[in-house]
Amino acid sequence: MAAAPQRPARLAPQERRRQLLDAALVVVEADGFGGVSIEAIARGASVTRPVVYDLFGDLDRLMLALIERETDRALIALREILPDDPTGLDPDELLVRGMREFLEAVRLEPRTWRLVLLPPDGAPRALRARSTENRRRLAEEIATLLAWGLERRGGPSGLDHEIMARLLIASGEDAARVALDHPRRFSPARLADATRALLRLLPATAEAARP
Amino acid sequence: MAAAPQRPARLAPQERRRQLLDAALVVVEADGFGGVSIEAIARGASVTRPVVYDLFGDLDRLMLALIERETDRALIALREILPDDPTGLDPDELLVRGMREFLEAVRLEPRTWRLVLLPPDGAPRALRARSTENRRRLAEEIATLLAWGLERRGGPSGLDHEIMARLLIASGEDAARVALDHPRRFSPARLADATRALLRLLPATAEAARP
DNA sequence: GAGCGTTGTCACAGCGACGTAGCTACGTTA
DNA sequence: TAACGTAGCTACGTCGCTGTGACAACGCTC
Repeated sequence: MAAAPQRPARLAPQERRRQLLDAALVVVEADGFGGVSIEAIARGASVTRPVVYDLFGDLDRLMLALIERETDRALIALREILPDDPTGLDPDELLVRGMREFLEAVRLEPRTWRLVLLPPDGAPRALRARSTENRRRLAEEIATLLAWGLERRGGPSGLDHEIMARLLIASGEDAARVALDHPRRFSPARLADATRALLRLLPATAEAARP
Repeated sequence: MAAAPQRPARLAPQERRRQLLDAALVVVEADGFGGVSIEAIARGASVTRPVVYDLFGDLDRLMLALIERETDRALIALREILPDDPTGLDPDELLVRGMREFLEAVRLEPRTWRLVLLPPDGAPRALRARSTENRRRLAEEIATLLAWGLERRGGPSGLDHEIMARLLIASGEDAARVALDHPRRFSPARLADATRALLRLLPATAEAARP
């Protein structure tokens, strides 16, 4: 007997949108931005292309919606980790805990973070702007926290704050990538421990630095 | 009067290959791996597609040749910077000088390094393997040097060497990217100075670390 | 259970890139 | 200057993806 035409369940537009964005995310993860097409997304959701056109208009708007959703998810997760007001906290412990919680968040939503961490290379040009802007804002926040932490640790350190903030972010992103690629070998705990060991090496106050 | 058909100069195959790889490199820089096509490369070299097919067979082999050429260039530049035998050198000075020379090399051949530093996202799958392998080998070398440097600086440090090597590489790559994107604001000298300032913070020997 | 809005499909026209077969024109050599 | 080897081109068929307009099925309401 011939298989039934297998019509997909009728979904409310909101539901279908969600499902299509999920499908797009899977495509991006599998084939990068270059592999994304209306065709591929529709296939992934077991639906025909006109459905996608009805709900998103075109690929650009769909991808924009996807980036929007995923970067929002990521930023929300980060907001929960970064303290609004660090006053009274220990800067070293804050960094160690932040690193661990960040990597745990990454492990919880690997697809979201893989997309966010993808270098904006192949990404549609419109997306690069958004991605770059998000990073810039995040960098500012980190820079502020870093300045507070260094101050808290003991006076002027002679460090280039702008560069140190970048270094911190680059290290965090690299940690996230390695944690995504080799979750067993690089657990959040191990990476947090490494962070702690590094901080232990630093003198408690900048006055202790070599002349 | 109608413009002449503008036939391109007849080039020896070796020359034409070189020119086509240059054109491909430009395309990658402009549009990422996703923008690369036989069509685009041929256009960039003011030549028709069959020429490309004759010389490279297909896009994969062309891209493989390109990556080969560029990673070779990059690795050669790195070889000249990393010391074969660091015995007798000052580890801190070695790192600072290495950073500066590395960034100067990057500035000298921006296209090569931009390609090498592009995350392997959009890249053809075959290329990822090569890129990953190169990084692994480089990471091993850096790890060796790092172990030597830490030893030289004073006994066991409690650091996770594998992770510290990654951190060093991630920082170097980020420095290169920022130097490529904002050459005026982030000169090799500034980034080298930042490295030196950071090293100054570290106690001369691990014994000086806080308990 | 007839009517109707909504969800989804089919089918078609068009585009851009791929590969290839057959031809043209240039340069070298005799 | 005639012949030949080679660099390069034109032209064609194919493939996969894009949008869109006409049509079918579902399920809710009365």
